[in-house]
Amino acid sequence: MSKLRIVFMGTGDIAIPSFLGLVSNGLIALVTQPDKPVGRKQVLTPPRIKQKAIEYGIEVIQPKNARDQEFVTKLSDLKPDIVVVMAYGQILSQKLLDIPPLAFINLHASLLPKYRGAACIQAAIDAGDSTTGITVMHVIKALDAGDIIIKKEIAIGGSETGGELHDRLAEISPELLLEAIELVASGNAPRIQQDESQVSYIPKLMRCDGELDWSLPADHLQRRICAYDPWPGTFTVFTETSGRHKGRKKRLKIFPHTEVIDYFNRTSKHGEILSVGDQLVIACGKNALRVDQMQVDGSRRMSSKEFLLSSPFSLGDMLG
RNA sequence: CGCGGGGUGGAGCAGCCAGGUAGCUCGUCAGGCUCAUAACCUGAAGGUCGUAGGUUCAAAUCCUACCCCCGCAA
Repeated sequence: MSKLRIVFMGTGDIAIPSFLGLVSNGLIALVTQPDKPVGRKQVLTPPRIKQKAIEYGIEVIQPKNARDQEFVTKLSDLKPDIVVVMAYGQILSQKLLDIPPLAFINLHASLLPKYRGAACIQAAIDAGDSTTGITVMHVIKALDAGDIIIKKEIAIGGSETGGELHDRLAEISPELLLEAIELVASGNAPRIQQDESQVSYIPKLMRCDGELDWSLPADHLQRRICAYDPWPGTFTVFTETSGRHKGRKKRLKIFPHTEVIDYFNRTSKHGEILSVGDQLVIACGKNALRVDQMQVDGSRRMSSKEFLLSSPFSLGDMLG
């Protein structure tokens, strides 16, 4: 490949393999979000991708706001031929998009135009899709709406979690990115307009989106539990019936490894506990769900066997 | 000083508020029953009750400080 000057903008871990793939292919700088306080202790922590950049001696730029004139000037001083964005986390301005003469491209973890937006990986699993993939496209001001250069499709595993799919998508990205850059550099890059009639938009997930709605069918809840692992995670609430804090609401996190159980009983309500013996089974909108891994507020993650040894639940208690 | 929960045999917990015998379920070990068993019966081992002080005739329990774990928030 010729001597292209490439600037990479990314923050999320999904961008790391792609970033590393460019290290020996013209990469001149990394733009990433400022260090943020993390965890209970609020320790100021840099994005992991920044640590990688430092390892490889790549210049790191961390503008508080990428639309500031200061950063616009900085980026144009770098004279990049191409700018690549992946999981950066800030909206870019037209001034920025106009800087690289060759292209300003973005990698997105879905098969566009399906699932524009932040939670695209979770959305694909949650919807029960059999495939998803990575799309490389041009960046325009409208979110994830630019013309497509190339896509790569992969199958979604039966019980694959959001985290696992995230990692696999991250791994296939570098190859696709290099291919796209080559196409752009040679002037042969396709420009496929997105079919607006197929567009769907997935808003950013919040922690509270992980609260399980037991009126959904069990198979959907099972997919959601997988999709939202490890972020934002799924949970349900219950009322403490014994012990020191009787009557207090507590949160029960639910982890993947669940089983849909055929069940129908017109008298049981959504969220009702159907079994607390060997396993925890909860009535859903359709069928029931057996949960094998859980964690209650203040305690560690447990198997259902451990959890049920001294379960706060009785048959017929309600969750949610 | 962001909010909250927790630390009790190997595991998960109750006991704390109204201080006075270390309790429950599971596991482990031994024996029994059984064609057999992860099942059942009987028995046993195993605990500085997070640490250090304080109050008290007496502290797992009340008070103070500290250590560690976790959920939320960011």
